[in-house]
Amino acid sequence: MTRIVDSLAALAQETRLKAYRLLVEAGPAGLAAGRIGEELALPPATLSFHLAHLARTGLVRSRQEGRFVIYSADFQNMNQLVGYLTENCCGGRSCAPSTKGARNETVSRARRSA
Amino acid sequence: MTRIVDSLAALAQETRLKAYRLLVEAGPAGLAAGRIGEELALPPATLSFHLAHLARTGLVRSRQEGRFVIYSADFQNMNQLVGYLTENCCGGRSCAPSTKGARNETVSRARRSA
DNA sequence: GCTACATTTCCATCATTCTGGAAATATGGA
DNA sequence: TCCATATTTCCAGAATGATGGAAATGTAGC
Repeated sequence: MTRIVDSLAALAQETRLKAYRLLVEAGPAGLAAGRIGEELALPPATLSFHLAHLARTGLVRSRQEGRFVIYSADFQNMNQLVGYLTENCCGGRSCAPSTKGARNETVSRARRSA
Repeated sequence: MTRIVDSLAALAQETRLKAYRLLVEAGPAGLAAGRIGEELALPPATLSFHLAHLARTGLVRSRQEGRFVIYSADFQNMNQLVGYLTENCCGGRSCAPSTKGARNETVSRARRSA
C-alpha cells in the first residue's frame, strides 16, 4: 500500500505528471533527461529532482546511453497502479457495494442508540 | 489537468486512501464521519481535514442525515480519474508507443550533433 | 589530459501539507 | 430551554515537498 501511495504522490504533481506523459508518448525508446527539461522548461536541478522522484517509485526507468540518461515509462508498474485503483477503489463498472465483512452499518456500533 | 492532479493528491495519502477505501466498501449508503474516525482511529479535527480534502476534489460526497454527516464515494469521478490514467498514462494494454506529433527524437534537436 | 556537454548532488529557502487540541457550530431528544 | 452527541472551524507547531543556483560527477571526443 505504501507503494501505491508513493506512486500516486509521484503523479500528483503537475510537473511530474507532464514529464510522465511525455515519456508515455515517447514509448520504450524514452527521452533524454535534457529533452524533457527542454519541453517543460525546467532548470536542471528541478528536473533531476522530479525525474528521480518518478524513478524511485518505479513508474519510470533510466538507462545511460552515451552522455545521455534516457528515461522511459515503465508500463508494467503503471498497469499495477491502475489495476489497484480499479479493483480497490472502484474505477471499473463492477462498483457493486461490496458485501464482504460485517461492516454493514452506516453509523457507529457504539452510538447507534443516539 | 488540475482536476486530475488534485484527485491524485487526494488519494496519495495513506489516511485518505484508507478512508476512501472504506467508503468504496460501504457503497452508496456511505458511512458517518464518526464511523470512519473510529475505524481509522483519528482525532476529529484530523478526520474532518481529510474528509474535506476528499470532498473538495469530488471523489467523495457528503450529506447530512440527522445528527450525522454521511460520506460516500463518488464512483463517477473515480471512473473519470481511472479513465484519464488509462488513456493518457497508459494503464490499458493499448500502450503502443504513440506516433502523434513530431516528437520522435530521443535527445534534443539542438544538441543532436553532440 | 583537456574541453565541452549532460546530469546529478549539495544546500538553502520557500511553500504546502499534516496533525491535533480547544472552541465553535449543528442537530435531536427530554 | 437545556443537555448530549456529531462534526467542523480555528489555530499553531511540526513535517514534508518544491525550487533552483552553484559545484561536483560522469562521459565523449580531441
